[in-house]
Amino acid sequence: MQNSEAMALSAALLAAAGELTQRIHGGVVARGFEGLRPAHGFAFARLAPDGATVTDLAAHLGMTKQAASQLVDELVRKGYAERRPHPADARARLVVLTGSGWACTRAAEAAAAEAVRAWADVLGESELRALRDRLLRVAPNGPVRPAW
Amino acid sequence: MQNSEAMALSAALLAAAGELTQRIHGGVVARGFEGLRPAHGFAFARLAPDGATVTDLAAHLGMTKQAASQLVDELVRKGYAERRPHPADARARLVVLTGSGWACTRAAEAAAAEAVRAWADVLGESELRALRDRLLRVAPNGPVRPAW
DNA sequence: ACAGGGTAGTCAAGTTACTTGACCAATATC
DNA sequence: GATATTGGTCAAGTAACTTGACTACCCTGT
Repeated sequence: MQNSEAMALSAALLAAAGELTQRIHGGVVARGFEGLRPAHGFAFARLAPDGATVTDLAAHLGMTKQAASQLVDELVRKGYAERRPHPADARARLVVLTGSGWACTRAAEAAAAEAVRAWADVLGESELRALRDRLLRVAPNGPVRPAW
Repeated sequence: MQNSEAMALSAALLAAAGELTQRIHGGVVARGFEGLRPAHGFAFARLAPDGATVTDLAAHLGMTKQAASQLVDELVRKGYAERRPHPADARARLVVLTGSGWACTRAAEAAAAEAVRAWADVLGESELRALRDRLLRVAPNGPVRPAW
């Protein structure tokens, strides 16, 4: 693939990612969850299954644990998460989503589905699946974090 | 497309974009251009063809013109760009890349081509072109800017 | 031709999301 | 049981932005 083609691919990928991020964020706001930035979404994604420690979260988001702790402070203050004692380590604290946090997560999923549906209207279902499959092969286990 | 599939697509897209951004940035640093952040790359992309005004740049990057002006200050201080009088408007100033700025732009293109080649090894050339074409149809004219 | 409003850019100050550094408590290692 | 390591927080500093105020210049209409 030529240099210019690589740039076209890069630009399109970054543009699509930026648009998707904004649509998800906009959809979350439209559903009544305010005071959140896109970065919080990446934190929610890590907290969602079973909770996580601050250190886990910091590694996932690519920031210091102090910064992650401040972010958790903010989520706690706004009622989206809470700190619980860790069942197996008295030093650690397990950060878990509250009911409001789960509702926000579902809102983000709905917003993402909405954005993807707009793409389905352009590409069609089968092309969209092909796009997804190729992206999954290219970036299989990537930490989804704000990289720039 | 189901909700979970939409989330898988979103995660893969964001992971791929994050990885690409980091690889480009890493490649630029590896080629000896320091003191630059990924955001500067988006500025370079706008300045590259014929230069741009600070206001143009601000719109392209999705920030205030004051912030764009500060960013230009930084690029000027580091020797990547310079402010020239605008040929048609005495209020405006045309920000253009210096030789060093062009060299950095070429380094970024080379790094992007390198990252894309790694994907070509996984997908193959034809699949990669298909990926590029689908992304171009989904995000045709997007402003490539740091969105989160 | 010049008055009024809009636009390009900068200066100054404030905000915020991070950082580095120091520290304590609990845990693993030997 | 001494020692080093890990999880977390407190405190202070930094850097990339923001909002607000201002000047210089352009454009239109009468």
